[in-house]
Formats: sequence, C-alpha cells, structure tokens
Amino acid sequence: MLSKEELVKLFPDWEKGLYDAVAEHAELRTAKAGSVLLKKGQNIKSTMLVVEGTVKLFQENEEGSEYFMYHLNPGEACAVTLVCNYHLEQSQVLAKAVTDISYLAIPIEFMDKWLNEYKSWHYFVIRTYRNRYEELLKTIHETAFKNMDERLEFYIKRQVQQFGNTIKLTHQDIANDLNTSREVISRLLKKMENNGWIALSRNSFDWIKK
Amino acid sequence: MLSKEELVKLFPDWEKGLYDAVAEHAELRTAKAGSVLLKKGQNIKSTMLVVEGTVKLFQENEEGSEYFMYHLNPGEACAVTLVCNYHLEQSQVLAKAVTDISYLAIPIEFMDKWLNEYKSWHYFVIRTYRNRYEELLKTIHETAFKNMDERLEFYIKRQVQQFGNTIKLTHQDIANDLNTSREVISRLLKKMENNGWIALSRNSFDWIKK
DNA sequence: CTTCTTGTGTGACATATATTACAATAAGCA
DNA sequence: TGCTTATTGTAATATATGTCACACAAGAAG
Repeated sequence: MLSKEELVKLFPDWEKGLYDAVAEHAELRTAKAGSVLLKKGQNIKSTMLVVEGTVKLFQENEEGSEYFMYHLNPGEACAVTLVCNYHLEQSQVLAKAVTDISYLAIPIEFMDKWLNEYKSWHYFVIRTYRNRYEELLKTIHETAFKNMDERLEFYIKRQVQQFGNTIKLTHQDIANDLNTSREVISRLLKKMENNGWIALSRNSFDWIKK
Repeated sequence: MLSKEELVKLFPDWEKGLYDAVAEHAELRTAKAGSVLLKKGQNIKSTMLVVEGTVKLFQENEEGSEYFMYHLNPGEACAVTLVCNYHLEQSQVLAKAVTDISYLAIPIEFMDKWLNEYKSWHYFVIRTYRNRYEELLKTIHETAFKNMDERLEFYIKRQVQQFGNTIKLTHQDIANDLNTSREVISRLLKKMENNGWIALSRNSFDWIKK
C-alpha cells in the first residue's frame, strides 16, 4: 500500500479516518500501458483512484468503435465506478491505461459506507462528478459544433497539455479516438504542417505553433 | 411556497430539517414556456429545482447555436447550479422552459451550508450529478457515432417519452436542437412518413410506429 | 542486406450533410 | 374575405467526410 504521506499528497482534502480506511481496504494495483481497465457493459466491482500515470476514458459503441472523452490523472477518480452501490451497475464507458499506471482499487461495498462516514469522501465524490460532467460538456461542444479540423486541433492541444509538445501517436490512433478514418487525419495533419503548426515524423509529431 | 406535503412528493428522500430549510429559504418562481432560465456565461446566483413543467438543457456555442442535451422534470435539479459555492462560477449551459413551469430558486450561499448539514441533500446532489452525467454520455453516444437519421429517431423517441406521441415542434425547432438545417429534417421526416413511422401535419406530427 | 510489416501520402470517387433557391400551402390576422 | 407570414416540400448544387486503391518509406526481423 501507499504510505499515508503519499495518500495525503494525492488526495489532500481527505479527513484522517478516510486515509486509514483507504490504507486498510484499498488494493494497490498496476496495469501496463494500453491495457483495458474497464469495458462497457462490464459489472463494476471496484472503484478506481489513479495513483500514477494517465488513464483515457472512452465512449464505446456496439461495433466496438471508441470515442475519446477525457483523461484521468493521479489524484483523480473514475466517476462511473464511484456510485454504484445499490444496483448491480454496468459500466457505460471504456477505460484504458495510456501509460503504465498504478491505481487504488476499492471494493464497491465501501462506497456507500464511506459516503455515510466521511464527509470528505462525500465532497470528493461530488467534485469528481462535477469535473467529469464539465469534461463531457467540452466533448459535446466539440463534437456537436465543430468540423474535423477544429476537433483535431482541440484534440492535439489536450494531448500537448497532458504529455508535452511531442505527440507519440499514429494517425490511426487519432482517427480511432475521433471516430473518423486515418486518411482524414493524415490529410488534416499535412495541412497543419503546411501551416507551420506541427512537424511530422513517423509514429509521432511535434506541436510547434507559437 | 409549497406545502410540506408537496415537497415530500417531489423530493421523497430528504430529511425533515431539509424540507424546513427549503421552505424557509427557497423562492417559488414561475416562467413562461420558451423563456430562458439560464444563459451560457451568466453568473449563477441560485439553484433551480423543477416543481412543475419541463426544462430543456442545451450546450450553446459562440454564435448562439444551441444543441439539445436533455430534459429536466419535476423533482429534478439543474446540476450546474448545485455546486458553485466557492468560485463565482459561470454557467456552461443554456436552460429553457419548454412548458410553463414553476421552480424553486435557492440562493447559492445555502448550497455549501446544506452540504454540511443535511446528508440527504448530499445524496441528492450526487444522484443529480450521476444522472446528468449519464444523460451526457447518451448524448455523446448519439452525436459521435450516429448519422442524422438515427439521431433524429433518438430525438423523437425522447420527445415521445416526455410528451406523448404527438410532437408539437416545427422542423426548424428540431433542426436547431440537433444543430442541422431545416431542409435536412424535412427530408428525413418525409422519409419516416413514407416508412409509416410518423404522420406529418403542420406544426406537429405523430409517432405512429408500433 | 533483404524481406516484411506498419505507417504515411495521395488521388479518385461515394456519400452525408449544408446551402441556395423557389414553389406551394396552411394559419393567423386585418 | 383576402392578405400576410410561417411552415413545408423539393430540386440543384456545394462541401465535408468516408471509402477504396495503391505507392512508397521507415523500422523491425531475419
């Protein structure tokens, strides 16, 4: 398990007893970059709190296409797994590790209990939902109003904010995240390069726009 | 104000003191069908709990285009206005009355206070966020993966669920909600009529598919 | 070095949706 | 009643995106 100091660093607003409860009942797990943490339709058995690395959240459709929604970073929780006490809830989303990650897994039976016992947990849950709700609003805004060139630009900027100016993704990766085809992304990236926004190479490119 | 009985009916899971607090501090307001309750960018001064009628929530873009996300019904709250205590938060969404409505307006200074004092309010806030989060997921699913014909079908079905088989909207209304053009909607509705799904008339149509 | 696999570039074409233009009709009102 | 306006129908055309086909290049594997 993590030391109390590490927990405090990641989750600064919790109360004392909550750190102890987490230390006692959470399991520290790791996952390799690219691995699937939660599938759509899967029964939720535990809550996930990110400790290290980055997680990507997707909407998934019937044919298995994925649509990128937002990132989860250390200190953040997967909203969908936070409140699923009563109902045997199934996940509506797909979660994947982008990098190698470690996370705390807490059996969902504690969720209801902790909501009752720890005010700071309650606030944590609300803050998590609020933040994710706002991320979804942004995603809807892009998807509903913008053309692919602008959506790609927004997507790249999110990547830059997460990982820095070098984006280590293939055109196919991006196409999957935006639910379009590789050719469309290749063409638009080429246009961005001509505009001096990016420098293309194989398997990656750099955001160089000032 | 509403009687305690009416409050209990609308919000069955609250604790005793919360009904009293609401009775004391909430203001019962009304608004005409079509009126704007909350604009994007507007400072949030009070929380809205729907008492009667239906409210529509939109995403709004820079040019003032609107994109329909979901309905709010009696007993439901506008998520974005629920947690905005600290920051002088601005609304990210647009809310409009679909029908004549009445609602409870509670000054936001009580939000933080009540979170501290009433466990049932805390649960109410979490449940609200969770439900709205799930509505947004559905909206993203439609927008990201489906073509306009399927999105229109989904849209109509939501209307039917809300208001029954007769949909009192012009083609232009629907086009605005789906961020497309009137002609597209007219063509698709005509196709649905040919398929025997709907019966068109002026200013309204009926869902007749079995 | 050669071969194979994966990623990228690009043209041609198909399709979905957006835009423009205009006619026809029902509803509302003077 | 007749005029006016809002709504609907529909064709022609433009644009954005999706699909197919194929060439070529960079790395990986042998």
